[in-house]
Amino acid sequence: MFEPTIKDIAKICGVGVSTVSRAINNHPDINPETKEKIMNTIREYGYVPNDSARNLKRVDAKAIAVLVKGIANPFFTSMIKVIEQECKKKHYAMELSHIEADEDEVDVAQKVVKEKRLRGIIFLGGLFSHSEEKLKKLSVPFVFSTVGSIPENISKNIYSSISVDDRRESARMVDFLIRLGHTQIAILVAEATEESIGKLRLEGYCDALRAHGIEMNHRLICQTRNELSHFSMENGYLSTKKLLERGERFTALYAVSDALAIGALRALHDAGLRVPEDISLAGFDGIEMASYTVPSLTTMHQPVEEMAKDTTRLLFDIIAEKTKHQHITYEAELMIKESTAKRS
Amino acid sequence: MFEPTIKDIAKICGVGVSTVSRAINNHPDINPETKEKIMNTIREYGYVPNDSARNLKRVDAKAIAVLVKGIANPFFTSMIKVIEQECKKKHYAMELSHIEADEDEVDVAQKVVKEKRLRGIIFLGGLFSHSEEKLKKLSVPFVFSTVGSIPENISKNIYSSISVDDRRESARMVDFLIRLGHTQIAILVAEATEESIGKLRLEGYCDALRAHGIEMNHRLICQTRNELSHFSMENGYLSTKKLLERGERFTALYAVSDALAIGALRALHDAGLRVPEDISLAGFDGIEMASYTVPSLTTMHQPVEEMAKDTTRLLFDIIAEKTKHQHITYEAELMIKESTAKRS
DNA sequence: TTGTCCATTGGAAACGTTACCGAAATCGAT
DNA sequence: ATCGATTTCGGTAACGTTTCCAATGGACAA
Repeated sequence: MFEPTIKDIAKICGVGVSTVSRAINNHPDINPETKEKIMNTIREYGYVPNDSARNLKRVDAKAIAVLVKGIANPFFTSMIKVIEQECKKKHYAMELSHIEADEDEVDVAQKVVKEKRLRGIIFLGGLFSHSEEKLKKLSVPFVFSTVGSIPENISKNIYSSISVDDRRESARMVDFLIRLGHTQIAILVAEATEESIGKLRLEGYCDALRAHGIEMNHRLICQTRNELSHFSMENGYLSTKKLLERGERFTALYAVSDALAIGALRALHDAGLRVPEDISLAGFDGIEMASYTVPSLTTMHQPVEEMAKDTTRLLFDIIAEKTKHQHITYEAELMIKESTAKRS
Repeated sequence: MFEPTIKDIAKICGVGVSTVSRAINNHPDINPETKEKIMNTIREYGYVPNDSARNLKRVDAKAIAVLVKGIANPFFTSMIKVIEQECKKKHYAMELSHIEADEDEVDVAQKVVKEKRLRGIIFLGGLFSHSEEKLKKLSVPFVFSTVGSIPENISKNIYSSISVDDRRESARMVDFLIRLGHTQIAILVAEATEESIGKLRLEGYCDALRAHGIEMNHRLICQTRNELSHFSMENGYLSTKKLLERGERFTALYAVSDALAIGALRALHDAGLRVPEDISLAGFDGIEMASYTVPSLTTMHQPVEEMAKDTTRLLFDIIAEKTKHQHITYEAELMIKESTAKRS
């Protein structure tokens, strides 16, 4: 199979390679007729420019990377989909890469950036606890989207962040449960290490209890660690089962992610407990699935679409130096569904 | 920020670039000591080889593409995850790309292959109705995984395929429902155009009815088309609602994918119908979520893990010319759960 | 006519790597 | 000591593009 290169096209058209290049890249300094002729032969011979050669020559590739920690969470799947759409619009390539639980996200980022000459990075999920100097080594702009809190001692000028105020919104959810009359509220946190999202949401839980003068019962905090994926349905199922087997008493269960809540729902059902009659159940994230469970799930809905779009646009703007680093916080929406009820 | 190249490393070590290249690529013709020294400076200076330059020089990039049609289906998400793992093991890069509903998969494939110099392609989902000559233009090997049936007139020697026997397994599911005493079985098919998977599963449905001498009622075949994503929960929900509003009578509902079934479950619940007491519900795919619904979903479980692994390995083997094209069919497993019951 | 300017173009040097080819050095064996 | 074989290495030509820079030609003003 003959694969034409730019030289072949040039030869066929009887022009120089630079002219063909100009035609391909919409350069202004070219005669419309010549361009027309070149584009025709390109179509005819099915010529497609070699990406590697382009990226090699260009100072920077038209591409960004999305590094996800914990792809299992459907919330991220939604975000990625939107990010990809945005990238396509801007004719940017998107390099998607998972970060294993034991990998350091910044190390991975550094490697990817150098390998592929990317122009920017989006970190999705995971937590963050890196030194400023390490961050600075990342020679391209990056934005943290929906990651845990970032240590105060890192200058806000060297990175962007996008997320809801996890701690506050979490507190709102718990506050809602308390106002329904619940005082014994169990919480499902997959992992609450360091500055993870789970930790933030757990803190929100504590805030709300404290605000209402409810004494915290440590045995109602369920942190069963699942090595594989923190925010999985399976983890929610197993954790809840363990909680019930321990014989803890509670009238409401708050899972810090919808996936966990869905697993919890099943576990409660298996134990013969009715939701919401016996136990109220609440989640967090607002994934599509939450509307389809029976009973449907009360949850804190994060504006995924908006967040993903803003994440991408912000990164592009920073790359184009149209703006400096920003830190955007979104409002989550409390979606009251069937899984929660007044304490009977 | 200084970004060292292979030349810089060579200069620092006082060796030639080819020696550094040999060190990086584990070539045999190199003194272990030299290699050691080079690797140390590489680590010290944080050198990472430029991927574009590598791929440009190498005849073929160490990369394959995965082209998915209908990423919404969680079944594909699982497959992709496994495929990615397999690629990592073989040190292959994986280029993931969605195919929009209106795009031609082979055209996209052709473009991607040329652009990135890939060694192979995995087609995931979608349907297939292309001419043999067009397929032949694809200069790299490819395997169809879980796509609809492929026209008979295309030589089986130019492509590989991996899937369950959708028609047969679908018939098995319906047969199971019939044996439970159901005769009025509605079916939810998202799209049944051309040679799609939906069509195949619908044919299986017809086969089973015919085998049992049950007359088909066309009004029980629900093909509501959703422009966005065929196998979505929303589509299942809306279709079922429409079916109920039309006042059709049926005692069992068979959705050709679990996502559809989950939407259906919710719609049935909203209509005050109990599953399985009033209506038996069955799905297809065997996604994780099917185990967590209440009631849990009777479904045909496809061996995702195995299929994804085999898909990847098969492609690698074909690339390495260790084998010719193959066509593998898997057994699905009928998972009987709570959502189906004997007709009362 | 002559000179200037603009619009188009072609040539060639990079970009960073790998692969080939040949050279140097080391080593046994005769 | 000589010679071939083996190990280890360096130089250099690609890979396919983009981007400079210079060149060509025509149009236009002086």
